[in-house]
Amino acid sequence: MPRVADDPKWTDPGLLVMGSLADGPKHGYAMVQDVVETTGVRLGPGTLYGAIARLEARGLIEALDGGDTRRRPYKLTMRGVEVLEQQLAGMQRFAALGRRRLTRLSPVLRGAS
Amino acid sequence: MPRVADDPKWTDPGLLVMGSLADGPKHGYAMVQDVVETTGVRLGPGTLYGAIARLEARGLIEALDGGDTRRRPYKLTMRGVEVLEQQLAGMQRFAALGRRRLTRLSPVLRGAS
DNA sequence: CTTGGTATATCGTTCTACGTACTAAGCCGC
DNA sequence: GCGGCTTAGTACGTAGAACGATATACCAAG
Repeated sequence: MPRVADDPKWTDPGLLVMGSLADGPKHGYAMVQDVVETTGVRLGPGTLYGAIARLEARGLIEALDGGDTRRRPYKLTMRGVEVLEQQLAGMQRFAALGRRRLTRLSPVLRGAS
Repeated sequence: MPRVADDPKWTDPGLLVMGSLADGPKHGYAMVQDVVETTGVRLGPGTLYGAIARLEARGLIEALDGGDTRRRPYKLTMRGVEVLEQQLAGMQRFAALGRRRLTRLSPVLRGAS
């Protein structure tokens, strides 16, 4: 487990999980599948359930008792929806601004080493 | 410094720094100002210079010798520009999808606790 | 010559991300 | 029922990152 320094990433596991739950309640495994389909990011079990536990502790998601013993479905709480909305809005503004800046920067790319 | 568990954030310091440099070369302090103006996020010195060191080590940004002893300006490298572009694109897709999902979810918000 | 803004840097604590390894239930064919 | 597959979640260890506190130095105003 080299835990090698990676390129900076926007893919906070908590946000990925919440983004997946924004589509409707899901259990852990289904989230992994959804996230990989929509973003290409594959969450390992440690990452996934760690994020789930933290989100639940923070009251952003909550467990649903599906009657099923194996599957533990979760859904967003009201607070979770609010927080997710805010984060996504901030993300979108930043990404849009950054991309505008990059296009303006490209001509000047005489000499980005 | 309680390092309290926070709501999940999209604000990776590395991306914020790179986003700031997408506007043109800047030294550390100027980045903090730019980031706070554009995103409202205030990077502390530890966070900032830690991120800068990592980005430089990864070859995503590089130092410019401005002749000035006090100010140490940085700019994006070619790789940095590429990486930033990719990240911003992914961010934007995810944010847009998430927000679409949330609007579809809202009617169903009978019963988000 | 002291106050305060600018500018950079380091340290230490605590959390978190994430991989590996493991357990166990449900489902299939035989 | 027994192997083997997929599905689902747990347990755990570690590298490293975020961040506040702290230190230092330069410069300008008063």
